[in-house]
Amino acid sequence: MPTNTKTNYSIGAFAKAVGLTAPTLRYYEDQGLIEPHRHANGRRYYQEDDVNWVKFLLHLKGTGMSISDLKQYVTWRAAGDATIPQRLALLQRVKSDFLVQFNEVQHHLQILNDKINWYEEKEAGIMTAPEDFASYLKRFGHHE
Amino acid sequence: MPTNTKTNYSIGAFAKAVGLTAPTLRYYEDQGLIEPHRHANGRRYYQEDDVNWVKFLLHLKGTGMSISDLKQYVTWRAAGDATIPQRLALLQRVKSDFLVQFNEVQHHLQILNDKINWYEEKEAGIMTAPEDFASYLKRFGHHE
DNA sequence: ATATAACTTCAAGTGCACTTTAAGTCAAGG
DNA sequence: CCTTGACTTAAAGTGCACTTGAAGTTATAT
Repeated sequence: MPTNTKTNYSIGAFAKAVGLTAPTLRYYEDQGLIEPHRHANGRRYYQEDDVNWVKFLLHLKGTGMSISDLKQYVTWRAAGDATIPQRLALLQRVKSDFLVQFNEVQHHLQILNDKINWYEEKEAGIMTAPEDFASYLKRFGHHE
Repeated sequence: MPTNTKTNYSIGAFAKAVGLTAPTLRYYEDQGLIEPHRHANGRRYYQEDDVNWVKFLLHLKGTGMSISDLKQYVTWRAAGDATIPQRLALLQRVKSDFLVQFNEVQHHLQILNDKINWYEEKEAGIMTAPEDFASYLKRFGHHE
């Protein structure tokens, strides 16, 4: 006999479990992203499934999806398997946008790294005839 | 004799050159990030150096630096070489924060990719006995 | 000469994603 | 029993990074 312990999280306990605050959870609920159960007295409760769902939402959010993107996704999800093509297309668009940003951000990091190295060499007195950052970049073929 | 063409950009031309709008440039100036020259009549003008400077600022911004971080950097820069240690420390902190975010975001992408693949397999009817996403993730050792 | 496009300042408005406040209800521990 | 903490709603406030508007001046093209 498996222990049938259905965990019923209060909003506060759930907030800790997913790393959000209770107000944020209420806000997400207002936005239609979560639909917790309610006790007879009106208090929300959440279950294990909801933990997974919110964590998944946070992954999507972390790839750049806005609340309204997420809401659209949730709406389609609630409509059933017929909307899988739409959901797939949405996620593919998100991925494509993400990859553009990802490349840009890697370039930004390269420049930041170059600048840090430039300062470190300057500090260490490695630069004999102090070279300006622009020509330092060019030496590595790093542009702009 | 080299053609001594000092380019004097108006704010509009400069905006195009750096990919910002004129109001944004005025905003950055208010924040102390740029200090354009002025014609006798009060109109701003920018030069080639300013293009490089703004592009560099945008790289730093793109690594997650806020306007106020940038302002601090600019203030130290204006104070001369004595502040190189502070600037270096700031950029190292920025890099460190960036790398944390970068790892997180890569994990988010992995989950997004997995979800897309899961939908694609479901769509294509590759999933014989439809597998839920949670166990699909586990098959790849991708957690949460 | 005159229209219109680009510039000037300063203040107010926008969008996003929360966060905080106010006023009240409810549950659990001593 | 009663205090304390957690919960409820609805509305207002916050922070960031711009963006827009208003009112006026100046430069350029016809």
